[in-house]
Amino acid sequence: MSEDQGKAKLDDVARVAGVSLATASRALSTPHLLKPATLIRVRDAARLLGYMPHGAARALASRRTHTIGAVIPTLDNAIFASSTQAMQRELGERGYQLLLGSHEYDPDREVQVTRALLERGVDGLVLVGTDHSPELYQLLVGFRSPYVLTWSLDESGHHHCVGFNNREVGARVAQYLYGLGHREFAVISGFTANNDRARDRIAGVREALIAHGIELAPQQVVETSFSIQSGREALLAVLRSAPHPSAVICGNDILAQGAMMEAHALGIEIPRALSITGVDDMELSTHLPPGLTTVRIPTAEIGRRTAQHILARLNGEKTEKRTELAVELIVRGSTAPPTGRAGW
Amino acid sequence: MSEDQGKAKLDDVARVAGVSLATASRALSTPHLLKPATLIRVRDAARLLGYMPHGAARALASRRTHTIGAVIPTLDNAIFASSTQAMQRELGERGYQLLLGSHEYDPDREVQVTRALLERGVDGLVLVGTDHSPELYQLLVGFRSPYVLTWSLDESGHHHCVGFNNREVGARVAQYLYGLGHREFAVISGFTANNDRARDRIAGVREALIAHGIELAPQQVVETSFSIQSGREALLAVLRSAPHPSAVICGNDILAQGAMMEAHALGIEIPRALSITGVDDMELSTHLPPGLTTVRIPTAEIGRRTAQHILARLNGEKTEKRTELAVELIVRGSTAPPTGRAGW
DNA sequence: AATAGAAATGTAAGCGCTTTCATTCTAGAC
DNA sequence: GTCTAGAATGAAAGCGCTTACATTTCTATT
Repeated sequence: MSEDQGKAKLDDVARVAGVSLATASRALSTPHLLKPATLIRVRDAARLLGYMPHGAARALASRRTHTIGAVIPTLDNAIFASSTQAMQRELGERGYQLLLGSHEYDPDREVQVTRALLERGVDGLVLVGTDHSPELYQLLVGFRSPYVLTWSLDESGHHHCVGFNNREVGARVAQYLYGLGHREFAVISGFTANNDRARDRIAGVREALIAHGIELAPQQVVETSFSIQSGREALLAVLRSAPHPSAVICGNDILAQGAMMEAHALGIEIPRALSITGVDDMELSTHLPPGLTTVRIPTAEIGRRTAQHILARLNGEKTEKRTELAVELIVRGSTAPPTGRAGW
Repeated sequence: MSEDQGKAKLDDVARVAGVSLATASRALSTPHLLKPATLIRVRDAARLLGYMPHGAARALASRRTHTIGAVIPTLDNAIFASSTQAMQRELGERGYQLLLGSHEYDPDREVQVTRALLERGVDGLVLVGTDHSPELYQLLVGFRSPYVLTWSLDESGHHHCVGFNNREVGARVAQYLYGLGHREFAVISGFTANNDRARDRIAGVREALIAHGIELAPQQVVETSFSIQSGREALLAVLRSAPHPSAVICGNDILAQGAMMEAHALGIEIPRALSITGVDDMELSTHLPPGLTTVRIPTAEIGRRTAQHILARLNGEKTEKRTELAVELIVRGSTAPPTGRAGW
């Protein structure tokens, strides 16, 4: 019997069960329409034959693939891995599968990958951020199924989104450091091209500081790639610039961790001689002495809520167009008042 | 025209181009069979109509989905994220998409997820490790397309695999530490249930040590979950046991990093008072002072080679059934001869 | 100019399922 | 028993494409 696995079709099941093809089909999709006895006969036949539904055929006939597409920058970034994992889990529990695409921050590849997913047929689509090429948005116009932008909030009001306020994230950190007494800042950020999250965080920092009359000069902001090594090098760069910063605001934890490591290597005492902050709150950030002050981003929750949002819309339920998730400043040992001012 | 995006079917394209449905179809799949002029007409018509192929229909008719399924434990583990990312990239470049499933080390969910992927219709399947439930293997019997086991080597010779020798990994580390003069060991491992990689690494350590007459007692091996926090706690546990180990062998870098952090917190000087090793060679391991001695696993290469392997088989090319990747011992600052013996 | 063979295109039969609509049962009301 | 609404089932028409196989159109020979 297992010889025929993957070969038996619904037709065969129907024959063995002594019912029509239609009834056999209903046993799969709308079992409540069957007389219990019939249902059992069909199920037994299916088991006997090792029947396995043919997804493409179902999709073609029903116009539903039970597949959700997600286009992310890269899984190599732990935060996207985390939210994707959470999303995949949530979807799996509801009978949906995740079709994945990544573009490594290349807008053209993003369009290409998205198109590929749409052609494969997805019932819903998940994108990261609001920064996309016009062609991408054009593609969305033709896509008559639910899609969501994640990790950011869409201010245009045109798109559904599940994210948080990246400006606020930057502002929060800057505000906090200013409150501690810092007046000289440097920012280490991921590349801002095609990355509204990174850009918004910097903008948030700028806004918060400008409110206190502090302006960030171009050389006080360095952009680099997403790695510990880059964070280390960026710290070096930032320390070379004048005036010397008393606080370094990093766009994410990885960069901040790199900066902390470099400071350690240089013998710069943290937080006494230099304050450092991150964004994300990765597990390591708690453990890396003296603990990284950071903003906690609910990465898993983004994935979970996104999945729920899409599924709700697929079920015709009403949903909020905009889901804003809360972020939280986590103060640890890497920040303190600047020594020059503290003066003890 | 963009009004109709997603609505136009190949039939419409054919009509507009003034060719038959078959010719239009060939323009998509076998363009070299068309007269150049015809090809252009069809392509223009397709562009004009905003034509987008219907994946399910293609799949149903051609028995090819251009989709590869991958079932992994979890993306939350950076090494799987890394190999998955590499695989997805390689597949994408060759016109294939990744359908993802994860099971979080639950064998039943693994079967379930795998079945879901098979039903969705995948042209190939990627699994992690050799430890799977009988039902899973049963499913593979019925699956008449290429599949690969990854991260491990299949010793039964029944399955194609792309991986490395986990026993050797364990042995290598143990051997090295023994050579440094260590005689008292402890092992911190991930849970070994349903995880042949973890089990093999420990087995490798055991074998290497037993060759020198050293036996690992049960209390010298602690299993825990995969996190920095767990690594820290495990170190504590291991230090409580007698005899006191002079070297702690960790099953992976995350655990080792946790152990290093805890040692640091306890004021245990590494490597003078305690040697620690990991496996994976994550980026952090270079940077975490004094640098983690570890075994480098080519995570991205596993993904890349796996993709190539599957695609090669789909194209009917001959492939090695078994691809063994090389691992490399990376010696950094976290290991040194035990103080007691070094005696300087 | 005639013609074989290759090249290009067309015809039509599915791929395996869902779903509408029609038909047959099944019960309860009388 | 008869009638009827509602439940259960069946018949059949696709879903949008691919791909044998048939047919037409070229191209190069003779």
